[in-house]
Amino acid sequence: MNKNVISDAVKRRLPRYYRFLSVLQEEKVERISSEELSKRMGVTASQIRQDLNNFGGFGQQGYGYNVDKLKTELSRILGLDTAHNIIIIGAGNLGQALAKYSNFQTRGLIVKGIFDSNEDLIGKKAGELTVLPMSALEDFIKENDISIATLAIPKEPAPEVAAMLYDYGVRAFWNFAHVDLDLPEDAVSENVHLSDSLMQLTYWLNNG
Amino acid sequence: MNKNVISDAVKRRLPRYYRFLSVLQEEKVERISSEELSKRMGVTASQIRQDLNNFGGFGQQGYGYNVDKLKTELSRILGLDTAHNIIIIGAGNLGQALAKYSNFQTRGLIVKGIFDSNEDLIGKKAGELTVLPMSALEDFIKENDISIATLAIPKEPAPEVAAMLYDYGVRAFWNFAHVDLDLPEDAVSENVHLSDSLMQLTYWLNNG
DNA sequence: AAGTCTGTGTGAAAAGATTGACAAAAAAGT
DNA sequence: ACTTTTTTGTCAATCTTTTCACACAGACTT
Repeated sequence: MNKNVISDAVKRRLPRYYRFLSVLQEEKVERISSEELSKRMGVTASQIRQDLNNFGGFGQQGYGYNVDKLKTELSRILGLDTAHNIIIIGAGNLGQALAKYSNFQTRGLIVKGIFDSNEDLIGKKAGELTVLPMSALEDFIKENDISIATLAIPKEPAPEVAAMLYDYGVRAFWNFAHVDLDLPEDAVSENVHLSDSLMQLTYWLNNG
Repeated sequence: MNKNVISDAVKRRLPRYYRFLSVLQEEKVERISSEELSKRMGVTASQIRQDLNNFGGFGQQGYGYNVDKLKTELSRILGLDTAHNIIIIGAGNLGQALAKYSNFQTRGLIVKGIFDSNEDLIGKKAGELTVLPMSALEDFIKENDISIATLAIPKEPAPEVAAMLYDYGVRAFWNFAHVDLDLPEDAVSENVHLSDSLMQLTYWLNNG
């Protein structure tokens, strides 16, 4: 699809563009120049143009970018135009909070199931879902075309659980466990290390 | 404290070093060379040496780094040797999950209070804490020496709430609201934009 | 106690990312 | 219709980050 490789720095900025475009859309803004967008976003106009151009020329000289069109393009690039089925592993505090967090649905992301190894939690409700046992995983993944697994479990079992999920066909992992997963080449994990993030603040408080 | 400015790239790697050192400590490893650590962490030995050297020479030629000593140094650099009091704004799914998440305590971070504007939630228990009304914020912050505010609220009220907290003296914000906060120079926010993070996976599923 | 070898600290080179500048295209104005 | 203004796409320059290479400090061996 893309001739040249897209750098990680660019990829990580895409959701932010998408977010600002959503706001513009809500404000009924029809078109925007990279210059004006740069003021809103606090980045250089040059960076915006360069970033977007990685994926094709979505703008027009003397006009700028059409908000609707650009948002649609970003949707497509970010894979938000296709539905993706998700499962959550771990029905603890975080797993349950994620299961109840409905914002995902709006972006074509559907939480299909939540699983836990703790007998006491199995059968309990988590939002609209019922917590299922880990033994049900394999069949569930195959029957529901699951593409993303959310790991909301402690660090100790995480590598093993991820390996198991990989065997069952899952290739994308949203990892909240405080450990780095070592996955095969054809899989990917996106880490959300909450305490790492919080440490940026304690660092700043100390050295800021 | 530091003569030269530390780049953001380095700062963001520090918690990861800290994490690997904790694991080494659990494994009773006494010393480690940058070379060996680099193999474990999947980064270059050179980068490790350069990163650590930003803060002073913690290693010794022919010996490597003493695990305990280096971890202590990183603790200090990351501000984990000082206690920090935290409040959580928003007692919804995420706010409650964070309140119950006890891992913070182990790093000198103490969740002192949780607040919500929703009358129905006020007075309810969230872990060991009782949800307090927003009207109690000002006094609470002053009485409890709060240095970090966690924003687990929707994007709409977030900027206003942050501004209010700033007025009450809070300077560090852990922001889960899906919006970028525009804070004064002497404040800082660390964003945890969950949907942005998840989009890295949908991007990969589409273009990977 | 001398010699060997490991592994840091560091300056320099390479790679990567961001910014600046401008030609060319389109829109707006006259 | 022609000119001026706007604003992109893109190349070059700059800035940042990462990697390389090596002198030599100091631990370990015999």
